[in-house]
Amino acid sequence: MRRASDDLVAEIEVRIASGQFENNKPLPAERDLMDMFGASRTVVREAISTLSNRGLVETKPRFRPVVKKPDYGTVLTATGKIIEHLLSEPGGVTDLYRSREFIERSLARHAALHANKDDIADLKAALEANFEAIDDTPRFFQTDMEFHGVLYKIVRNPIFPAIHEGYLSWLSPSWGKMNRAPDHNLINYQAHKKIYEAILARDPVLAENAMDEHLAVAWEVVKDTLEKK
Amino acid sequence: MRRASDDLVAEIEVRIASGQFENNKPLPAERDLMDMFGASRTVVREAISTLSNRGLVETKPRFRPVVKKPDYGTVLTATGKIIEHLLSEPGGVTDLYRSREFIERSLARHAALHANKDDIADLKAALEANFEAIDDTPRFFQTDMEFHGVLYKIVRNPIFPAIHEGYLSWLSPSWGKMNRAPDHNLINYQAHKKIYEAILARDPVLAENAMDEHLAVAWEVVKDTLEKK
DNA sequence: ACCTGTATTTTGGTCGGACCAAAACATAGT
DNA sequence: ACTATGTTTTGGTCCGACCAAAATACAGGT
Repeated sequence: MRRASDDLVAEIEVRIASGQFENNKPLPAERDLMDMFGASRTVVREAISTLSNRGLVETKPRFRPVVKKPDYGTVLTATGKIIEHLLSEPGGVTDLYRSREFIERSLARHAALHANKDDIADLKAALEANFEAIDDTPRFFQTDMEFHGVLYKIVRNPIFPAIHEGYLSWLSPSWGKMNRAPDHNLINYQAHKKIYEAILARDPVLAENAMDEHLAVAWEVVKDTLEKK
Repeated sequence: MRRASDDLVAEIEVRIASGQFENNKPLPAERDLMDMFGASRTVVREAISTLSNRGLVETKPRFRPVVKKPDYGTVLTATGKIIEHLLSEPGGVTDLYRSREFIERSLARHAALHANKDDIADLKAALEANFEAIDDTPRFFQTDMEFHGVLYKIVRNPIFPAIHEGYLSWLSPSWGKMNRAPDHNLINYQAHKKIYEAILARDPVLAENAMDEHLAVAWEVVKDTLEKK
């Protein structure tokens, strides 16, 4: 059996996909949707709630729901709450971090094999920005993320930057509060440099190992902060 | 401002986490929840709807919602609908398939480097089951998936089998209807064998390349079916 | 005409009650 | 003990109402 609201959800979805309900514009008022589809307000509201949780509309309480055509980022925000639960379980953060190690190790290898001139230039720029920020921990953190972000970009697949965003939003919340002294920054910078140089030298194994070591060291620093809670 | 239902969601979440609402058992009836939290039925239903979309309870129309402590599989079902939208966009399926290639290439490499005796035995068993099923296309399909599944298992991280499930549920729907003749099966089996042997020989590069070629060939066969629509 | 503060209307959030049909439960009959 | 039947519980839907905040219209001053 199917719920009336499910039908409504489907109908609104096609209108969003077809552009009849324009992207980034507010959805019609609930009472208008009632007329439009001949449904009760209960059903309309339930449908909007579902669409909101699906990420197709963005609802702020008391404001008109805004249509949002989904992208890979939408997936993250939609899963955020579930992931939070998983991370609070024992070993959850560790599993997530290990998966990140796996991915980024492979990314480093991939970059060493396939990065083009522009990629290398981006990487170099990110590395230099990273160096400039060694004495400015917040900014170092920023450039640190961006350096890794370049690697996610090199595969030229929009899924990967989204994954990067995911790791950041799920793993980094606690990092902000940590003491990341300049000497820690220096260590991380040197690790980045090693990775960059391995990629520049087109040495996939070296790049992979450099990344692996970098993340292992970083894990030792953050694991207590992260796995506590 | 916050909605009343959001508070209720939070309260129910803690009761699920604390086990007061037991896993795999039905949630209290809506009218009981009303009493329990002093909320109106509207709010209760809205909260249940949200929990359902979060994956913390499973609702079948007309049945009591069942409490489901989230696991990595939950994330998939929760994102399923959004992913569907993304896949219907031009290039969506291609991006997803390419990401799978990236992951499985790395998995093959990882297996060659780190598989233990048991892993090899599992892989061998999966390969043999695959061989047995060459003349039975549906069963071949099954054993095909399982062979790849072993690779996802070898990293010993619960996130990866979940990713595998995701790829299957998002990419395989159309495959079922395709004509996968026994000679196609044979080709795939031989590719699997090559991968297995590379892993057995502890040759990461060979394993990676074998996987890469396997998936590239498979893509040529399925891309038209998948990207159409 | 343009900006600004105020009155009016619209709209989302919440409530309570009601009805139906299906599910869950209880009961009687074999 | 098991099945068939009757009763109660419960989820899905609809309606009407009220409130407060947002959106809009309006009036007044510059």
